[in-house]
Amino acid sequence: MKNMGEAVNIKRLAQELNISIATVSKALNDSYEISLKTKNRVWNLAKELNYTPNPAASNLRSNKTKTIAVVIPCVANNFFSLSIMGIEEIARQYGYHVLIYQTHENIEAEKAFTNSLLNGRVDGILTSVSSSEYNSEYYANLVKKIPLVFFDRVYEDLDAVKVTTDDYEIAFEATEHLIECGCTKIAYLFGLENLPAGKARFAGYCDALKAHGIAVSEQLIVKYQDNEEFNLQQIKELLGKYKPDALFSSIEEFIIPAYCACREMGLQIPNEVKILSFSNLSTAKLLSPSLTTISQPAFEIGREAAKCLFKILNNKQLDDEQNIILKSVLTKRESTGC
Amino acid sequence: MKNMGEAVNIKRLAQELNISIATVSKALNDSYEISLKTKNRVWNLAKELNYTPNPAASNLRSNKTKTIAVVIPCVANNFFSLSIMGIEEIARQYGYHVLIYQTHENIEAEKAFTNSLLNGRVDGILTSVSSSEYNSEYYANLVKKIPLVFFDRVYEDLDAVKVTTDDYEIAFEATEHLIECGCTKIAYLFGLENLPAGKARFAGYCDALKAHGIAVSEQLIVKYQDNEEFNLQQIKELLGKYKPDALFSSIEEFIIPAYCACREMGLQIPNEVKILSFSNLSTAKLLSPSLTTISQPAFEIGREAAKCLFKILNNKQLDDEQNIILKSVLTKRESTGC
DNA sequence: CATGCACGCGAAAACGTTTACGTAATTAAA
DNA sequence: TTTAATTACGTAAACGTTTTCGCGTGCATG
Repeated sequence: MKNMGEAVNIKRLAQELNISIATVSKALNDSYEISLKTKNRVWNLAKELNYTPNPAASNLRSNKTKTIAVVIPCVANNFFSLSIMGIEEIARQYGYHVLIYQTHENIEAEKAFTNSLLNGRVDGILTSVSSSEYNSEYYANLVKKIPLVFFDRVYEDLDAVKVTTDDYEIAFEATEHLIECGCTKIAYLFGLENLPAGKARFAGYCDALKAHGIAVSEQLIVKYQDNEEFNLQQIKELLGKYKPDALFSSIEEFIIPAYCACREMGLQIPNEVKILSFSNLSTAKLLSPSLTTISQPAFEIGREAAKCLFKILNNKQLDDEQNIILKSVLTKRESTGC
Repeated sequence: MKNMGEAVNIKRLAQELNISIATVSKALNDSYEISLKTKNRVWNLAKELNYTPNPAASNLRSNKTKTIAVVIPCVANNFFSLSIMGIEEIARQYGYHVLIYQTHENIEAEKAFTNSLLNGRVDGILTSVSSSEYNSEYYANLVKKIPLVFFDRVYEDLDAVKVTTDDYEIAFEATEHLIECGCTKIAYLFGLENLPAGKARFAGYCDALKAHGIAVSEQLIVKYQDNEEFNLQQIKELLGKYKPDALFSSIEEFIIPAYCACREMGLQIPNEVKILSFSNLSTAKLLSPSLTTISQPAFEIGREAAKCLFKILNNKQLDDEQNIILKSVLTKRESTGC
């Protein structure tokens, strides 16, 4: 083992082997300009000295970072943490590093993060946007400046790849399921109302009601606020005043307040009120009673979004379609009782 | 607005203002060498042109990345996703970026990731180590090379900060709770057996039994495997053969198989068998029946670990103690029925 | 009037790569 | 044999910062 005193960089390798740093660099990058013999000498010494290229220098010169950013509302959410797993799996395959940024549904933070990524910190961005506003002008500009793929929570009509799920269809199907179980006063717990996903889910709900001759009632709609206690009170008020026979929750965050509200009001699930929710909760089947869910393929969404981004980064042709739509799954359990 | 054609860097700012790039750089960094008048000129133009420093160049020259890495087994785990939230909160305060690496309990991946971080990609590392092995030699070397803080899953006896919880005490307390509820044959669902946390939890369980004159029985111990079906079968076998009156689970991953096993065996919780588990599941109170949990302060652990790392990075004195121990909370619910 | 000293700023090197270009030696084509 | 092409490598510039050192000016001090 050679002297390990000084830092081991390309210069050091060149010195020890009595060749130029250009040759070392090219050898390390497996350039056709370098003979196999020389490459082997370089590779062996690099391994022996535990050489790894300095990323800052490499980034600076080549303008590539081998890093992507994931900008999402929150990590502590089953959907997003699963998405990250999918993203990470693909990133590993491509040898990329993954930066995480949480917006906490704050659009200013969202802008600040993405802006700070434009100076060459990352090669591309994967994002699921904040639900607090729908500000497509900002993103219309952003997608011109950096490769970006939206997943689940997207901005429509932008020149960017979007990976989503069949929100409308599955919400329609779920609503029909409730109707088939005998429900006629189906309340809707409304989340993501500013986003296409939220609107599609709501549209699926409305259209399913109409298709079965049921009117959509404003009174049966509760909108999500970022306040646990408030949501609980809203649902209790809904249950008390308008006596719905089902709660269709469009986001996971409503599950706990919905169950709690029913308990506190002494309402039996599913006998007196049925519950169905969008959710990636792994313990849905253990709830009391077990919860009928629409689960999105979060892991696959992450994988698919990451794959698209890497295709773009590698200048590969995207399969014509910019909108990738994956299927969600409706799993019927006790909370809808049939 | 000036010409936005070319890239906006320090050189560009210098040209427009007719000063040197050195002055611009110093002004941007608020150096005492520069007059307030010049600073203001620079700051204003920088803002106008939307200048942000190139991180690669900055990193290369200054050897600081304003980036930390979080190396954990898996994001899709309530404990870790909450930890990440805590870490992120602190990182934002310090203006740091956060890289995420998942080891999936694979020690080779763990080594590969951490090694790839030693070339100046990050300023420091936060990690919760893999449970598959206990290989402290590797980490003994690692902590000499880069600022590193362990959280929850740590290597002991190393010269590094470790943020953990009161595993022994809380496991003792939880076991006593089961005993007070009348249990005498308390089975132990053993996870993290290679790690200090896992050993401490088990020790707390054993000592509590002994303190109450109950012998520890090998037969009542089931060890975790990374195989859902296998764990389920093991627990069913345990329940069938040895008829324990309680299951004490040391990790969240046992909850679903434990509940399922009881259901499939037709055993009533908590009447015939009580269940208690370490867990950060937000829906613990909604389970059927609601689950008595030991919940670790995951968010705070992340915060605390990050704070320590930044203290180290800023050369601040650490409050003498290298071991920070936070308290877990035992929440009694229906599954232990008293 | 000479000396010393802040003050404000600039010149230039340095960080560790990548890469365009040049060049010498060897081989193939004419 | 001459010329062209290929192979294998080296030189040096470039990426955008930070930082050391030095210089000139103005002011106060002796």
